[in-house]
Amino acid sequence: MLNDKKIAPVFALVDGNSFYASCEKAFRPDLRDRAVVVLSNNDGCVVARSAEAKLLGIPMGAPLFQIQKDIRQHGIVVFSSNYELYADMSARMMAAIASLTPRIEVYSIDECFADLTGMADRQALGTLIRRRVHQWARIPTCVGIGHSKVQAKLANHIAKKNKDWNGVCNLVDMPDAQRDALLAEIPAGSIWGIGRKLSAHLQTMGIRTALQLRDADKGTIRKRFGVVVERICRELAGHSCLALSDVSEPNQQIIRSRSFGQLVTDKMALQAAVSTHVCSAVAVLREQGTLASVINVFIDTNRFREQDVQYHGSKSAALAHPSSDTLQFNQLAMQLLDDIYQPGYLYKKAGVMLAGIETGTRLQADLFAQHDTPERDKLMQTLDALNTRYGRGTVQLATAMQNEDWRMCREKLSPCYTTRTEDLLTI
DNA sequence: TCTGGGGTCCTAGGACCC
DNA sequence: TCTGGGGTCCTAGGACCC
Repeated sequence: MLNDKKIAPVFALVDGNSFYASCEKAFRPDLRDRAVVVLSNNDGCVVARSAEAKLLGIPMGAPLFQIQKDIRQHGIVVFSSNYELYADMSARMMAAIASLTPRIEVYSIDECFADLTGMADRQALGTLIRRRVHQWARIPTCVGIGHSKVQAKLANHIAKKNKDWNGVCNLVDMPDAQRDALLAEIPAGSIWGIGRKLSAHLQTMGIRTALQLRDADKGTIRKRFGVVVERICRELAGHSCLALSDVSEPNQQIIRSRSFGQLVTDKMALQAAVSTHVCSAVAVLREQGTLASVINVFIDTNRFREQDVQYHGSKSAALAHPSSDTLQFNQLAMQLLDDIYQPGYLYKKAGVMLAGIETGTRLQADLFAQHDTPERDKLMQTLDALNTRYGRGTVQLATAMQNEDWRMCREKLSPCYTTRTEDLLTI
C-alpha cells in the first residue's frame, strides 16, 4: 500500500569528471588546460580523457598505437594507469560526500549515490558537495538528483552534457513540463541499464527516447524484456525500485588477471603470473572475512594476432573445505596450470577466479582439514600485516618470483603522491 | 610492433526431489 | 490406452555496468 505520509525518497548521484585524468591533473597544475589521457594496463587503450582530450576527438577505448599521431600533433599528455593513486583519491572524494549526507553507497571508484531523502534545499546541497569534493580532493564532479537511482543517473548525465547546469541537475524540484522536455532529448540508449542490444531492440518498437520508455506500457515491456527493463521504466517515472545499500556485501567471485607486457611461452612465467594472482585474490578473501572453495585458472593466447594459433585453457577445481589459505590455493592452482598448459603457444594473459565464496573467517573445526591449522592462520595474518605495512608484494611466494617476463609495461606511470613517502610532491 | 580488468543480475534449461 | 505438478538447486550464457 502506498502511504501518503511517507516521504518520497531522493537520491543524488555524484560522479567524478574524467576521474583518472582529473587525479593526474590534481598534482600537476601545469597540466590544467592540457589534454590528458590515461591508458589501461600495459599501456593498451585509452580509459580516461580530460575534457580537452575529448574535444580533440580522442575516442574512449582507442588503442594507443592508433592515436600516436594525435598525441604528437596536439601534445596530448599520456599517463599509464596508477590505481594506487586513484583508489586513494577516490577515498578522499567519498569522505567529502559522506561528510555532507547521512548515507552513501559507493557505486564505483568514481561515483556514489547519496541519500537526500527529507533534506531541504537540494540544489544548494548539490553545489556544496561539488565544492567540498574539489576542496578535499581537487576532483571536479557533477551531481544528479532524482526520486530514483535511474533518475539520479539521468540527471547526472544531463548536468555533464550541458555546462549551463553548473554541474548540478535536480529533476526533483522541477516543473513536470521541463522534466518531460529534458527526457525527450535523451536517447533511450543513454539510460543506465540500457545497453547496445536493448536499445536496438527498443528502437524496433519505436522507443527512442527516455520519455518514450518512461511512458511505455509496463506489461508489454515486462513481457518482451523481463523485470530488469520494467524496473528501469518505473524508476524513470520516479518510483524507486532500487534501494540504496550502504553496507557492502562480500564479493561472490574474485577475479585477478593481467595481460602480459610481452608474449610468453615459458611455463615458469605462467606459473609466476598465476601465483601472483592467487596471492592477491586470496588476500581479498581474508580482507573481507570470507572463504572460497572453488578456484579456476585460465591462460589465453593473443586473440588480436590472427596469424597465431589460438588457445584458451581453463580448468576449475574445488578444495575439500572452504579456505582462505594462500598456500593451499596456490598448490591447487599450480596443478590446474599443469593440466591446461600446452607448450608451443604464444601466451598473452593468465588469470584466476575464486568462487563458492561464503562468510566465515575461520574454518569450523574439522577432523579432516589438515591445512587450516592455527599456525597456518597466523602465517597468513603475518603475511597480510607485512604487505600492508611495507607495501604490496613485500612478501611473495617463490613461485611468483621465478620469472618476470610476464610483467606489465607501464612506461608513463605517475608518482603515488598520496600513498608513498618517497613519492611525496616536492615544491 | 602495439588492442584492459573486474564485477553484477537475470533467465532458461536440466537434474533432482517429493 | 491412460503417465501431475510443484519446487529447488545448479550452470551456462547473455546483457549490462564502470
